[in-house]
Amino acid sequence: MGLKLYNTLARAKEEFEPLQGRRVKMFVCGITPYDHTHIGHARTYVAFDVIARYLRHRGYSLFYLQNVTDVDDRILTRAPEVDIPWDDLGDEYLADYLKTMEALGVTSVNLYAKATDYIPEIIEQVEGLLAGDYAYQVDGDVFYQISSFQDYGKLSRVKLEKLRSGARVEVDKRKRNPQDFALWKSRKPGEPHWDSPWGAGRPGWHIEDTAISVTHFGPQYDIHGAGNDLIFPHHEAEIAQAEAFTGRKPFVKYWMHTGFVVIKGERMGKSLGNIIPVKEVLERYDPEVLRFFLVYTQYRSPIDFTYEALEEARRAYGRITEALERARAELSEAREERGDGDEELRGAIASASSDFFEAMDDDFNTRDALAALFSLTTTFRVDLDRGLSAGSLREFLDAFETYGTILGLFRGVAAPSVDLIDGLIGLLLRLREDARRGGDYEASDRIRKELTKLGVRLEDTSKGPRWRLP
RNA sequence: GCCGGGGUGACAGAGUGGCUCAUGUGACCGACUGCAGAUCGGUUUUAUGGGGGUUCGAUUCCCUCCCCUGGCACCA
Repeated sequence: MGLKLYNTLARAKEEFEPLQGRRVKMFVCGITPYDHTHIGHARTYVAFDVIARYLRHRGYSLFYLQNVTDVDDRILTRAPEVDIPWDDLGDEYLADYLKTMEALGVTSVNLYAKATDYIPEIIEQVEGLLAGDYAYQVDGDVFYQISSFQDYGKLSRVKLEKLRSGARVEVDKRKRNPQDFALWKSRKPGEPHWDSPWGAGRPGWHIEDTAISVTHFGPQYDIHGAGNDLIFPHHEAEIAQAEAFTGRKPFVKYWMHTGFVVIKGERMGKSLGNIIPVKEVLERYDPEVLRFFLVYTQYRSPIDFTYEALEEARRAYGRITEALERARAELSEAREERGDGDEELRGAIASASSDFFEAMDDDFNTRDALAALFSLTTTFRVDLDRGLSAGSLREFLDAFETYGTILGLFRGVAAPSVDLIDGLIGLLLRLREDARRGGDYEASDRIRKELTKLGVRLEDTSKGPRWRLP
């Protein structure tokens, strides 16, 4: 059974065959750090995190590269507004992004590459494009001449003559064609700049991705991903740049795009003022619940974000984690001899795993994969009442360990947090104090004795009870 | 205008040319229960936007219409 993925270039699911054996190179367009990380970012990067984890689970040796657009119009516009140097602003929001990703369990990225660390490579590509007559210089600016690239539009399937130029952005009059895009922008007062053969300036938006990816991956690689808003013009521009610069095509074998997060059916956007920062969600919900909510929908489908939907996800997720907690609790007291539910549970684990991997193989269908896990937990609960041996409980938990590693979920179930232990023991101590004050020394001694049996040492001091673990 | 994505039960959301059933949430009934919660069983449920075609058979394939939604030059 092979792994299939939806390739935007083909507008169809294709069998996944890496260019080089089992080695896979994946590039995903990262963020422009100029504001808080929002749930749209979370969606896309959690989706690719699952994809990366699954590819690795499938035995591929994956290098996952993500860029960071740390010099860009939006940063340069924002910085003076908040009166912070542009590079500090970028650092601040990059840190915010990385922290958010950590909270969400996004651990699969091998390298975050900042655009400003690749200025020489960017200049080299612009020079190459000028030399090949794919670009032209006007004053200190360099533009890509799209009429020189025959394949322009092959990813997005746009026809140049059908475009409404300037629908949202003013067209620079110096361009030979309104669709031409900037490779290099000349220095403007107060803006950061680097020396180049065309004078001081900074890179255009699209060129950093090709400079970074060609530097690390060479002229061709396997997977390029991003939100579907970047298909046009960004990815179209990347293809034009890379294929013209290297002379090799296709630049990327599989293009993968995530669906958008929408709010009440509408796209999330600055202009609509309906952007939801991840920070805001995490004030109310566990990061793992947010991750589950995102994984609960297949990566290409749009997600309508509402707190009601998040609440539903929380309940649904609780159904699984509750079962896992129960299994873990039962395991500590379970016996090795066979239980009446063993056979059925083992069969259910096998068929759930088969369904799970089949769903994941089909373009990473996490929704369908999760359906198999929900069914498995229901069977588990029924079988638990019939009786389960320690062996089958372990098999059940091991299976979820595997699913959890792939989906980046069920992490909190593995070990109770320090905070929780702290709270629980604190609660027992307060109950014991109440008992002591009420003269019920039988109860208070029993609490101390039981805690001691669990390895919690308890000492009464003049400042109240103190406890420590062995 | 051009290029995309999508309409499935009360809601969210998979899959499938025929098969008992996606899955989850909600509501209701029953079981369990000191209370609460969790859980189990059942119901809501003859679910596939309208019309036409292909077919023995269409939710699935084709045509058409309607509706929602994204992109159209610096947005994950």
